[in-house]
This record gives sequence, C-alpha cells and structure tokens, in this order.
Amino acid sequence: MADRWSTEGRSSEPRRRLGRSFFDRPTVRVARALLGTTLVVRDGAEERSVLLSETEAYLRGDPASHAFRGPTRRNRSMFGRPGTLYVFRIHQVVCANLVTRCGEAVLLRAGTPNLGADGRTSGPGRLCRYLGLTLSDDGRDATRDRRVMVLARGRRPRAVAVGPRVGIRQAVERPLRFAIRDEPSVSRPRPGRPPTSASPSRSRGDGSSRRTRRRRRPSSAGGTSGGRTGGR
DNA sequence: CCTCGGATCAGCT
DNA sequence: GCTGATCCGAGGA
Repeated sequence: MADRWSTEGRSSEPRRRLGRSFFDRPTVRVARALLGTTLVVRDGAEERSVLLSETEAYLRGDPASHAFRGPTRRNRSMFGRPGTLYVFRIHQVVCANLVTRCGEAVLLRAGTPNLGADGRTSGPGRLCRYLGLTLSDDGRDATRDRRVMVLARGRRPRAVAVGPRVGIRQAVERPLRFAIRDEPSVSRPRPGRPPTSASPSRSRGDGSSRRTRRRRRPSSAGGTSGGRTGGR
C-alpha cells in the first residue's frame, strides 16, 4: 500500500497516488488532468517513471475508438473500472491507455523520463517500450496495482496544446489530443499549431489522404467515408 | 475458413 | 512528406 511515493526527479516531495475518483470523471477532463502526472512502472527492483506530456481521449460513440463496436476479447479492459490499464498491440508495437468511464479511455502518447533523460519516450509505442509495459499488463488496476501506478502532479502545466488525434482514420478532426506545450517529449506533429494562412495543406479533408490501401482483391471498393460528428 | 486493415514507427524521397 | 514492415484481432462467408 504505497500511498506515497518519493520521487527523486524534479520534485523532492512525495506525491499521492491517484485513486478511483480521479479517473471516474469525463474523459476529456481526465486526459487533460493526466498531463504532468507521473506514471510509474516497477519491475522487481527496477523502476521507471515518466512525467506524462501527451494524451488522447477516446470517447463513447467515437468511431476511432477501439470500443466503438462494443466489447471484444481484445478491448474488454476498456469496459473495466476507472483506472484500469488497457494495453493493446498494433503492428508489433504496444500502446497503453487508462480507462476512465466504461468504454472510454485515455491513450498515453508521450512522457518525459524522470531519471536522467535518455530513452525514447515520444509516441505511445516508444513510451510503453521505455516503461517496460507489455500485453501482460492489460487489465491491471492502476489505482491499486503494485506494479503500475499514477502519481498526482505538483503543478498544472503552464500551457496545454490541443489538436487532432494521431494515426486514426475516423473522426480525424476532433480536438481530442492534449499535450504540454514546450515539452520536448511530445510527439510530432506537435498539436496546437494554429492554422497558418500560408499553409493550405489541410491534409485529409474528408477522404483519407493517407494511402488508400490497395492490395489484391478488388472485390468491392468500399468508399465508406462518413460519420463525423462535428461537436465542438 | 479467409480477408482486411490498423490509436505505429523507421526510413527514404 | 510518404511508404512499407509485419502480424493478429475482428468480422464476414
């Protein structure tokens, strides 16, 4: 029961471990509130931690979310209690989320290592790799688990950049990516960059500009480009 | 059973 | 900026 954890990084005072109530809030709020917190992963005697610098929110009814089509064997952790770790693999790369409310979660995209400073921690795959998170960590309860925990931040970030999420093909324009401005660990492209009138490259307006996957099998060229709830 | 395509990353143009 | 690697879950036949 480590309620407190002495970090030797930037702050000398111990920080509280975040509990259920922190995660049991609207996902966007949690995604922002996670910026500046410390994620700790223990592996026996060894331990690594990062100051979270970049997150993304995945909501209910969100076509980009793994939970969009309901629970499956792979995404079941997303329907767990607030604070549950949802770890998945894509292209041989492991990524981690923290579940907020049922079916919603926050993807952990980047962090700044607390020890020293080396280690590639920009991007969800590299972050997990640095921390040593694997598929076996899927389903852990980060509010109680002995190996994975999240510690409260000292101060809230001075400025938060907001932008569209990375790497998705659905709901690409929703501003659900959050990052601490000026943190070097934030992955590219850096969010929050105001649309310069000189750069017309609006990339993907509607039809994904990202290569139209074409393998063999023409079968039926499905041009399903729809679904885009324009909230605000 | 078979096929599609991905919440990424590295590497080349 | 754009492409390929690479493999397994999800979903349809």
